[in-house]
Amino acid sequence: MHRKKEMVTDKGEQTRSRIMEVALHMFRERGYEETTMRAIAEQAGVALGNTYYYFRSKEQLIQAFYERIHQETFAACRTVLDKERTLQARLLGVMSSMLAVIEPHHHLSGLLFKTAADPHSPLNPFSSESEAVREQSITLFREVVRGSKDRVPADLQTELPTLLWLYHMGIVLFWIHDASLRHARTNRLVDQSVKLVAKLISLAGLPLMGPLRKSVLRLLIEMGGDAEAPEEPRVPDQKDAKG
Amino acid sequence: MHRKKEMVTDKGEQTRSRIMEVALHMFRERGYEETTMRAIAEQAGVALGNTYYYFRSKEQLIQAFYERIHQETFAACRTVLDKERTLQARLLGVMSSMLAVIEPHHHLSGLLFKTAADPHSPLNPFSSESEAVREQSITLFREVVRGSKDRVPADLQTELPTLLWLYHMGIVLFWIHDASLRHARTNRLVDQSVKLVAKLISLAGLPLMGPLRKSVLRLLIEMGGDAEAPEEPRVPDQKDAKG
DNA sequence: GTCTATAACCGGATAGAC
DNA sequence: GTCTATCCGGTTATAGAC
Repeated sequence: MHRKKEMVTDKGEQTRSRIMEVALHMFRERGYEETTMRAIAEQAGVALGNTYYYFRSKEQLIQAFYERIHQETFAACRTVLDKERTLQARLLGVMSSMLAVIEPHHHLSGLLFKTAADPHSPLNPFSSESEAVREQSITLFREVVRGSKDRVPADLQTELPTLLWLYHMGIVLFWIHDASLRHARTNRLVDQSVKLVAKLISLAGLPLMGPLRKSVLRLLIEMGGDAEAPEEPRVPDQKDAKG
Repeated sequence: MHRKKEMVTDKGEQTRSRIMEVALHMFRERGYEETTMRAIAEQAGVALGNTYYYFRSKEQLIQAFYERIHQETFAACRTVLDKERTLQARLLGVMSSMLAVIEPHHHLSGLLFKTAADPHSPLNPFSSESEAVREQSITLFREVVRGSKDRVPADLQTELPTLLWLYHMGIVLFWIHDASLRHARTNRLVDQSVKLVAKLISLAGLPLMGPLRKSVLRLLIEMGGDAEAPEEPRVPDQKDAKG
């Protein structure tokens, strides 16, 4: 097996990771806008054009950061999920772990979020490009539910992970805008809202709640089902004709 | 009273609005990124630098667009609120009106949202800069509640407008990512979720729901209270020393 | 084919003359 | 209040070295 496609590696891979490290470091130190591609290149000891050989754009360097964060979060959650057995504790653990991981990156996360908010960005959490990552995250919440000894109505059980994922997105949104010292507000919010969520879930099992629960779930399923199937016919692209 | 501060006007004001009209028009026709400041200037018959005399940045031209949309929405809602008397109908009317107003501006709205997501943007709906607009919006929802003949628990009544405002933000978020034909999905979502919200509100009055409702409200109040008070001491700015 | 370097280009933003 | 001339930084084109 003489690798062909993968001949990239070695020196190339080293250069690549060097650029990324430098970029991440400089982003943290001086902020994103203040860090120029030229500075990154210089600091990494390569020519400007070269950084573009490895990273299609400055934005993509953030994406690399995002993936790193994502992995770290998973690792941190692992510990919690191996230990806790109640839904509330598991959820709290996952949320706290995540917040702990992103804590040192508040500024950069704001940026990330901004890019992610663009419907056309590959980082957008609802886009098809990020489906893999999204699935992974939802699976994490699936495990939160599955591994707990709490009782959850069967129909809710299927959709609950998605709901928790949405909940977690809301918390991140709050965190990004949280200017309080060490994001104390967010931590309080998590502590209290997790309790609330747990309470809500247990209430959902009451017989009285059946119809309401069913409406919510029906709506969720209908909307979530193929949210990304572009029913809108693609308009022929003007630009293609020009090139 | 010989106006001094306001001597801006006349020719200036004309130029200003000409630039804005041209910009909005071009944004709609060719998209934001594809419209250059140079093109706007040319089309408006002024020099590039001059557009910057009136608008501090390209982004600020979007802000102008935002304000226009905002006003249109209010006007559209007025009609509905004068007519409908049930909470559900009023809420549905407001949501539908808003969607109708923004419907032709899907592309631009995505952009707007992206900028708005930036915690540092003045457009950010949670920022102090946009407090006025936010208050205005919440007041709209306050009127939705107040003008209805439905019964709402007193404690909930105070916070409900804020909750509805958050709900409406969620809908907008969904709409921005909705690629379905004429955003049919979003319309369905609104139809159904409005019913759900109405049901939820009436359920909130049940005696059983008292404690739960109280927890939710307590949390909401605590978090909403002074969300923007920056408890974090401002770090001395390195850049200042350099200049 | 993998990688590096140099010189542009392009468009947002600013300075400063008039 | 309007212009011209520049800056600045992300991005691309291109030429060639390994």
